[in-house]
Amino acid sequence: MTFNFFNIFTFLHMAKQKDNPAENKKGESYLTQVAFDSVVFGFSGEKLKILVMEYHNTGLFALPGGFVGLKENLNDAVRRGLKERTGLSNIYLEQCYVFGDVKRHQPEVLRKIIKANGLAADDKHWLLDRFISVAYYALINYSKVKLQPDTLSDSCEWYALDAVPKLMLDHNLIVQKVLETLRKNLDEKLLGTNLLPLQFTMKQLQQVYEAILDEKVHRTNFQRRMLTSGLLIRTEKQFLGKAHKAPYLYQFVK
Amino acid sequence: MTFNFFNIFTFLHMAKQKDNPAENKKGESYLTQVAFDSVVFGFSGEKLKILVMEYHNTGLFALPGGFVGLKENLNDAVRRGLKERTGLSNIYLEQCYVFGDVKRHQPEVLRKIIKANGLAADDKHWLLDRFISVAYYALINYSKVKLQPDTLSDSCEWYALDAVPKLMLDHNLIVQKVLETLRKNLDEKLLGTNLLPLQFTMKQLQQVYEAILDEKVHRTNFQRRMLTSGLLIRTEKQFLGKAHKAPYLYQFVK
DNA sequence: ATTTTATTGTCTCAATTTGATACAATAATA
DNA sequence: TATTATTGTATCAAATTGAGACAATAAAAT
Repeated sequence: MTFNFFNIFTFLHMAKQKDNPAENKKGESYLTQVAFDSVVFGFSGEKLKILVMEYHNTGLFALPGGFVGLKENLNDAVRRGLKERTGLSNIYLEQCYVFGDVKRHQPEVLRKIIKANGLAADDKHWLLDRFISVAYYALINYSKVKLQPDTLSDSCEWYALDAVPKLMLDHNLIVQKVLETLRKNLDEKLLGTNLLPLQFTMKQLQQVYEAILDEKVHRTNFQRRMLTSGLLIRTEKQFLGKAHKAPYLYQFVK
Repeated sequence: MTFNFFNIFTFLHMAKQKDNPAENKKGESYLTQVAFDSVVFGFSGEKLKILVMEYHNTGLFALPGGFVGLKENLNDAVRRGLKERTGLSNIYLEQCYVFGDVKRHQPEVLRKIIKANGLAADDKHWLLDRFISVAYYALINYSKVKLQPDTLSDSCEWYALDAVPKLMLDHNLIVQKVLETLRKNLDEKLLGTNLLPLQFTMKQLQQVYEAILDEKVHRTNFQRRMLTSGLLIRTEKQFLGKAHKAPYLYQFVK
């Protein structure tokens, strides 16, 4: 079983039942009471999708998340987790919000996971403690992602935004908050950069915007806005194959 | 000595040297490795000011911050801290960013504070552990603040933004990050609401904007923008006393 | 009592941006 | 060769923004 940071089960197996536990094979430890969850966006089939984990034998779905090494930067921990799930480095990553309410502490949910994995759900287990979770969002190139094959205890799959299942704890709330933040940042951060391949048509870019905003945008005015922004350059290559005028391919200026 | 959440010394006196310490007089405990720091803005004398703490006998300055009770929402903990420092409830408060780098862990700084307070700086002390800190900013009505009188160990004072001293750890960085966020949110959040008294002149509002943005804005265009926003109503009262046409007083719509 | 001073509120007008539509160009298909 | 679906560009009115002109006026200066 490879060590996978997003996998609570891995932690369960490794963790010693101590006050400050969670030692891995190298004897490293992790911050207690601090976790992170990430909403990983990809764009495919004209739809915006996110990565959702499923804990086998529990019916529980969750956002991919993890814990922070004692000698590890918070942001680095999130990148490490994303790397292990998607195989990608250099991911566009943004902090969004810290979820720190008491009511998000639901030890019975974690206990369910622990039991489903055949482990003793000791009441003192550190995973049953209250956690504060830092929510992140990532924008990645869907086509470059190589999802890790299922482990015994969990798997990770893409879900269209309008088909995300009920997630455990407050994870659906996290998705909502992340979406709001993403929409708010849509213009200032040159998004699309990270959700599309290097070269793309104007229509594809428009579809990304429409998927994120969840509303139609005016085609020619959108085109004008993108072209005058100076963020795009037009390549001479054209995308052929359809029964109409061939669109140019564009790419973002580095 | 009253119990003051912003005061690390209070913690020092109360804390027991255990793994999960920080019990207060009521026997409550606090989350370990999670802290918060707040940048509290007020507006006075045409300048934007923030609250800065000074630890006596150390030469150390810091942002007011604190810790989160085990049964307390993160946001509530910050409000509690602000209430104790300023006497105000119903404060405009926003999360900004989580500072989670390893290099912000500088136990020697905390050790200096502990020693200056005449306590044993036990290497195992929980305050010497690494903390992740959630940065908040608050906008308050300067004139309504009643700063708590100095305690033996610390005090809290207003500093103009261009005169903030060197702060301990990464607190100057936190101020920078908060300022960026504040500027970015200036338009969508109807700021000024919280930094000015109930009624104010257009000039005062303009000065708030100029102080936050750190640049001049065009007077008549600013006036037009504010008036057409629908966020302001003009009261009939006029502000007299200066040798020129008396300005109207305005207030925000509830 | 009158003039001066500093600032306020309103107006104007050009420049820019935005919204909506028209239309020519064209790769593949019929 | 004509048709179809879509792309890129142009156009024009409407709305917004930037810069300045100017009359109004409370208090101070004369």
